[in-house]
Formats: sequence, C-alpha cells, structure tokens
Amino acid sequence: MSQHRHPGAPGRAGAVPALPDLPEATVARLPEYLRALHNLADTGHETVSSEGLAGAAGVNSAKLRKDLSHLGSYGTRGVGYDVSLLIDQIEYVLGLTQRRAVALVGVGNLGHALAGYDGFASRGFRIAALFDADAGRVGEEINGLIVRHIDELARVAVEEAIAIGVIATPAPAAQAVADQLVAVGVTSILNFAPCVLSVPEGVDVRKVDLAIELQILSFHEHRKASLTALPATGGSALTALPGGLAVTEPQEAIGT
Amino acid sequence: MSQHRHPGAPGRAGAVPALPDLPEATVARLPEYLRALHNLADTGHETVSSEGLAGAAGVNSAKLRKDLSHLGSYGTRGVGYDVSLLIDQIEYVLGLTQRRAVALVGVGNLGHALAGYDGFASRGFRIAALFDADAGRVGEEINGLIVRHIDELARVAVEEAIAIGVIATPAPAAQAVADQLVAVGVTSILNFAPCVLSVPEGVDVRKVDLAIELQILSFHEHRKASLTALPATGGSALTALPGGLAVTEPQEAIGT
DNA sequence: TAGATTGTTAATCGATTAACAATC
DNA sequence: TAGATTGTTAATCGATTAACAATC
Repeated sequence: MSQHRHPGAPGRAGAVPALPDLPEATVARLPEYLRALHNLADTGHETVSSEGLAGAAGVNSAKLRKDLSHLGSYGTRGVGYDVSLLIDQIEYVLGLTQRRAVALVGVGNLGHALAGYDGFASRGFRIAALFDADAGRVGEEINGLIVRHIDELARVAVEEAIAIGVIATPAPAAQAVADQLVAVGVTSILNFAPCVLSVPEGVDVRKVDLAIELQILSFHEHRKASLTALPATGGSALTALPGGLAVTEPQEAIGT
Repeated sequence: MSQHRHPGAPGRAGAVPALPDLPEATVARLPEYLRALHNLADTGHETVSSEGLAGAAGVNSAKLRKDLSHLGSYGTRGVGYDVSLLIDQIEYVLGLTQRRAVALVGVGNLGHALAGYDGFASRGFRIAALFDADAGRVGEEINGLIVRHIDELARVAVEEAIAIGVIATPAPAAQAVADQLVAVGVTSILNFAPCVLSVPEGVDVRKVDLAIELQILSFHEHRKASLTALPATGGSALTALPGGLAVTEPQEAIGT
C-alpha cells in the first residue's frame, strides 16, 4: 500500500467506513499487540521496532509486520512504529473506541468471578448487567451491580444497549440463554458453558472451556512422558529426541 | 490403516508406547468430541455416525473423520463408531487415564472461582493445592483445600505429584510464578494472567485471556456495524451483503 | 446383495516464514 | 551517504473440505 492511505482509519469523514478485511488469525493477535503497546507506552517508549514489539507480544517479527500490514500500517522504515499511533489504530479496528456494554448471565461460581474481573473494565468493556434464573440469587449485589432475573433481559438489554452477552451458566441452561440473547438482538456471545451453541447467521460465538485447556495440556504431558520412557533411554531424553514437541521460547508454543 | 492396528492403543504390552503424531488442530478438538461422546453415552447411545458426532461437536463430518483417522480409528464402515470404545481411545490419547494433579497459584477473584470449578474434577483433573503470595490469604480454606504460601511450592509439588500449574495471579507476578513452577519440574502451564510468559524448551504454555476474547468479539461487532451502515442501505443489510462474516450454524464460527 | 458409512485421497485454502527491495 | 527497518513477495507448511473407493 503506497503512502498512508488505508481503509477505515480514524478521522473518517461522514459515513462509517468499511473495515479492512482481516485474516481471523490476525484479528486474534491484535489484542495481544495492543496489550504490549500499552505496556510500552506506560514505560515511556514512543517508538518500537517490529522486532521489539514482536518480542513483547511473543510472536516473530515477520508475523507481526505481516499482521500490521493488513491495517494499512503506520510504520516508518528505518525507525519503527509510533507507539501511540499504533495503539489508536488497533483500538479503532477492534472497535474499542466505544466502551461496549456486556451482559453476564449466570452468577454462580465462575460468573461471580467474571463479574468482578478488573480486566474487562480496563480493556474497553463495561459490565452493565448481571442475570440469573435462580430467584434465590436475584437481588444480590456483586461489585456494585444488582443481579436481575433473566426475564428482565429484554428490557435491560435495550436500556443498557448491551452489545455482548457472556454465558456462565451450567451447560444445560446455555442454549436457552443464547436463544434469549439472540432474541433481544445480541449478536456477539462469549460462552463459558461446556457445550455447543447453535445460533443464527450473523451471530458470533466464541467459546472458552477451561477443562479443554487442561485436556490439551494433558495430551502434551502424556506425549512427553511417552518420549522420555522410550526403551533403553531412561532419563531426560527430551531435548535429545528428534521431533520432540519441545517448545521454543516465548509462549505461543502450542497453537494459542 | 488396515485393520485395527494402531500406535499407542490401550492394552499396550510392556513399555510405554509412542503416541501417534497428532496435528495440533486435531488435539484441540479431541476434548470436544469427548464431551459429545459422554453426552451420547449418558443418553443411551451405543453407536454414532460421523455425521451424528460431528453435529454434536459442532464441526463438519469430514473434519471429524479426518481427525479420528489420526488415532488409528475405531469406526465400522456402514455402521459408525462404538461410543464407549471411542471414549476410551480419546481418553487414552489425551492422557486422561490418570487423574492429573493441578496446582493453582493465585486465589484472588478469578483463582477463587477456578478453585471451586466443578468442570475440572468431572473431566479428569484434581485440584491438589492452592497457593498465594499474600500472607493474608494463606490459611484460608476454599472448597476443602487450605491456601498455602507460594514458598511451599517445591515441597508440595513433589508430595502431590503436581503435573499442571495454573497461574491466576496479576500479570506482574506471573513470570516469577512460572519460573517457580518450572523450577519444581512442572512442564505444563495454563496462564490466565494477561502477559506473555517465557519458559524453557519442553514446557508447554497455554493462555486464556478473557479480555482478549471480548476484544475479538468487539472487532466483529464493529465490522457488522460498518457493513449495515453502508451508504444508502440502512437497516439489516447483513444477510444480503456479499462476503458478510455471517456465521454458519453450530458455533466454531470465528476460529475457536 | 443393497444400503450405509468409514477412511483416504487430492484439491483448495489460509497462515507462516524467510528473504529482500523499498525507503526513511 | 550508510545503516536501519519496514512492507511485500514468494515459498512453504498445515488445515480444511468434498468426493469416493473400500468395506461392513
């Protein structure tokens, strides 16, 4: 892309601009770059090279440059990237220039913790409402918010302009909750319940399953054990073995 | 693969068998298949087709068959898969035939919830120890476990044969905790702190960042908004627009 | 045998990476 | 100008998918 023209930059005139078409893998990494950039800004850095930012974000620099090039990019050859310019750019693309309202459904064990999680507020979101189906929990105050009955979802969703629904109910309740969220116009759902949700086209679902993460780690433990236990090898054959799943330095390791 | 020979099946004679070399994407889906299979078993199904299991797991059947073929597979042409045989097979590959001990470090807001999360126990793991660096929290009982000071990690890790470490501390403390876990021989880490960990080769790290999940959803919200707001289109252009990121039915939607 | 369904093939697609020309 | 670093190219790799031969 020649010069600094690019689709959907901040400072758009008039109509909402179309966003650049970003590869899904790139979208998933942008928040990580953003976090690293905020750290850099907080420690007084005004400029950073692709090498430096990539290191802070745990990826290699080729991948970082490729990702940023999709945004139209704001680097200066021979110099690097302007930290605060890049922050603005990524925040714009991710839609973080507005603070989105989140509704959390299910205030059991996990939901309780999510309701109090600082990381949401500090990274662009506002927990605007808590819901539960259990009448015994309705009325409870968590972190300054009153738990409401799920039947109030429709009214509150409009009042609070809910943009994202978080499901933290037991699995058997999750699909019904998803249906209710969709019915009131929510088109983005983060699902912590260990089950598959079926939703109409145009609704995005992301899933976080804590046990699945452990099971994936368990596979790698199992594999490492089966390698070290190879006949007539004994102890720490790990690094010596060919094709070992030995993981290279900064994270990203097994396909995060 | 002809007949039922395959690498690393249960019932291995003598030495620990090498595990099949599984694509990382396949490994990440096996737990989802396992969950679906348990549901099927609980509802009295003895057999399931690739079509049926794929539907229950939210993937297409070609992908499912391809994934299972990597295990050496246990289907019967014209019939389908034996549910309990496949459960055993997947549990074996994932290393779930032993109940792995998990140490949780950081019993703040999120750590507290994780310590009480049922899903770990029910899917093959045992939370064996809780740690915190804050002396004020040491001694507290959570879900039948006493919170210990992080300095006791080395002793307890050996006593309890800790296989997996879960980090639920604030970001600034996470790297030091990871170093301590590695020092006592832990080679699998699940990191909830929003930061990159650097670990030696042979140590696997997976990361769960709740705010990042919301930020990815925010991107998609932003994009949908930029589509519907296209000049002279007005309302719900979503389904009508070419190349829309409209998401097809059962989940998996945006690269889970 | 006829019908059903697996396991595999091969084509396609998207993501990663190293290398380097462009350019500050 | 010389040195540094970006943005892009092109090669490679891994994952997905449809189609179908094998086979129960």
